[in-house]
Amino acid sequence: MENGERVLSDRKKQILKAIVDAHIAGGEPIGSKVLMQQIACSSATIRNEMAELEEMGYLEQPHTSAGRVPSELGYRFYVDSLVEHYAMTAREIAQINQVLKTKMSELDQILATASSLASNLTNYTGFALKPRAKEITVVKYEAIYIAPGQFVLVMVADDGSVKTRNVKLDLVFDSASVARLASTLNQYMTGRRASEVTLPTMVAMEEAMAEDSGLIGPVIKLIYEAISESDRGDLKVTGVDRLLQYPEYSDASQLKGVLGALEQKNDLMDMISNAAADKPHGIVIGSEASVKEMNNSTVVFKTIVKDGKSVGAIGVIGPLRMDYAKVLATLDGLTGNIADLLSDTAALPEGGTKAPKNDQNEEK
Amino acid sequence: MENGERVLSDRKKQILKAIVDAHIAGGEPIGSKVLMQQIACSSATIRNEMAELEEMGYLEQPHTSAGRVPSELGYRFYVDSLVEHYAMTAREIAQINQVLKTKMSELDQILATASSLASNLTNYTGFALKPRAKEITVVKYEAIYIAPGQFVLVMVADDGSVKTRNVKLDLVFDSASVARLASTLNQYMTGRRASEVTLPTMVAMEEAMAEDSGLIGPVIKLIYEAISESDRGDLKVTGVDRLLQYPEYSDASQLKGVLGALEQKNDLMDMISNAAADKPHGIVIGSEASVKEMNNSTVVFKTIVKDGKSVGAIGVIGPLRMDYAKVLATLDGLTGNIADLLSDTAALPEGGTKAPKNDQNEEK
DNA sequence: GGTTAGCACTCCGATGGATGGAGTGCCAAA
DNA sequence: TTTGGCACTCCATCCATCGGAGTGCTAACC
Repeated sequence: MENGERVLSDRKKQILKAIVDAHIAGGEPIGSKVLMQQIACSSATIRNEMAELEEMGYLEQPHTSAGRVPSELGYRFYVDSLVEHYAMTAREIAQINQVLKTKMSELDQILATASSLASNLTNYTGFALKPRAKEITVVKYEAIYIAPGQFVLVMVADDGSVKTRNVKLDLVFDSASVARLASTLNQYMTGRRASEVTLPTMVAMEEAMAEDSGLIGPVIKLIYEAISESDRGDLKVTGVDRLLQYPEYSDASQLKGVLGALEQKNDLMDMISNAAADKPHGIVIGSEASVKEMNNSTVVFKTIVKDGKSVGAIGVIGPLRMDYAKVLATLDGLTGNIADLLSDTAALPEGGTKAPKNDQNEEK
Repeated sequence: MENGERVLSDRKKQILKAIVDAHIAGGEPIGSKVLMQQIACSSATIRNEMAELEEMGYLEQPHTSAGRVPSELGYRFYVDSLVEHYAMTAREIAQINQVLKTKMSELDQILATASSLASNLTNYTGFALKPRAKEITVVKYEAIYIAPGQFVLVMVADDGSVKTRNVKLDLVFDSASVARLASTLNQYMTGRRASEVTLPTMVAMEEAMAEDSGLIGPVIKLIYEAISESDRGDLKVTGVDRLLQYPEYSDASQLKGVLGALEQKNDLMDMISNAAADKPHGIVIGSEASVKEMNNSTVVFKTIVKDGKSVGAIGVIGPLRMDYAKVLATLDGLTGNIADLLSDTAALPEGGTKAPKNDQNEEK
């Protein structure tokens, strides 16, 4: 072969693609004979080409006298250059629309549903991830009087999320005290980070509350907890049982590794946060993963972008021989739908009034 | 044998217990020889007893010339009559305290942690369940003005839980309109079930809102959604990978069944809701389960009671030969600790003020 | 009567060839 | 450069063997 080391001849590409496709479909090593149907030349020629592809690192042989299997490099080349666009069937599109469009208001819920859909449609294990949120800043406080000694504290954050705390105190106060508390908090605390609340501020607030100054201490503590508790992020996994249909995971230790990594959510979350940076899709093949338990699996995911910010990601986990075409198309379809859901364009079929657009209202 | 069919002689109990204990520990069928160390008689005698125990249904033989294995009935008798009290080690108790006592405010979070602890301490798969909540009744509404056309709607339910909705409308209204909305809602809507909100009520509210009557329609719809969305209940599962260490689950179809049942949360939730009724612990052994995928597993759980109401349950799932003694003790320890956490007795190490008791504040 | 020693029997699981087939590598011819 | 042919390799399957663990049963024993 007079090809440079990097460039593959068209026929080599064709053969590689055929091997990957066939192996994705069947899971068995691919011999030269079965390829004859798709490649217009004899098995001997194909064998020669396969030998070269192996030498270049795109193929592997489980043992002599077995067919060829794509290597990680082979899969990588496949997803980068060879994979075809998969058109979702009408049924699949309908399923996404039907399930996802049933008016879901909460991001958590949307993500859980999307994870489940991803798993159902692709037949791999699906996941949805909510990124760790940085410390929030409260822009508005409200206190709702419930009963003597009891009220609900509501905090509205700059990102639109709302946190509430049920407060019971052994102090005597009435609804007027609670209202005063709210206005005091709004006056002194809004827009501040926890570290910016100083002792003088505390004292000023206690003075403003006059005879109810006892409220301030406990409430500040509560606010501090609520703010710093923040959002740990979250990873929902759906359809782990689907892994079992692939012989790759019939080995218990293999499966245990992956399941363990899924439990140990942090590793996966880190991996995805890191990889998500630029590309439209994240595709992590085998040992490209930073987590060694994932070294025999592929993770494909796509971030959900709202207002230019990533608000989550959905993806699937499966064997190296994943149906990349279908998975990519499915994730595209899902994220597109979710983006629509999250954007403010949902129209309400109602008389004269315009549509209420309830944003994601995430709470902790 | 002149024993009645029902009553087991002391020696039979002793043998049955020894077999169950040994089988729980080792997983292999138990022969008559190994029992000689614990039972003061010859292997032949033990064989005779074992044959009778088998005839009575307490033991099974995988095949002739194998040792005996407890049947489901055997396990049932064991947990009902033979299991010994297991005393948790200081380390285990310390771990519960340390992990659980770190000031967790939210029920969801407590349950997730408890599930994880249950799994870690017992080495089986742990789960935590939050029961489905019936339709809630809103006792108080509040609307927080954010910006023109935007406000946060807060609903406080009779059970103390709080729901919030971020509302954006293409209507023009100011903070005064929002305040009026809140008071109108409080006047007409509090304490009503969704079905009790009639057309006359709607009309009255629109009249009360005067020029902002356009707000009512969308907001009512939102409230209706929030109420009926209610709480679907939730099941968190932790440590599925631990199942893989038991040879019972090395069979893929077996494992797949259980994993599938865990995904399909409803079945398990029903099973637990049904069983939870009276007993302090729920123990569902093998085919006692209503879900056939669980027919080769045991589910042990215990409900968490607060103020006389069940607010959740935690438990573990594992093979029939589960270490019942340890599991029961662990669940007791966990539920006890959680009950403490939930009760209002946490003292705050603070100057003059009394402790703020933040209840569970569950949101959806 | 219950208990025990002994013994023949059963059955599983591991071991260890044979066997056949799929697939390759290589060579020589086209 | 491609192709047909052929020897070779290696795995997967099957089958037979074999040892051991454990049993059931019987006869002796207390």
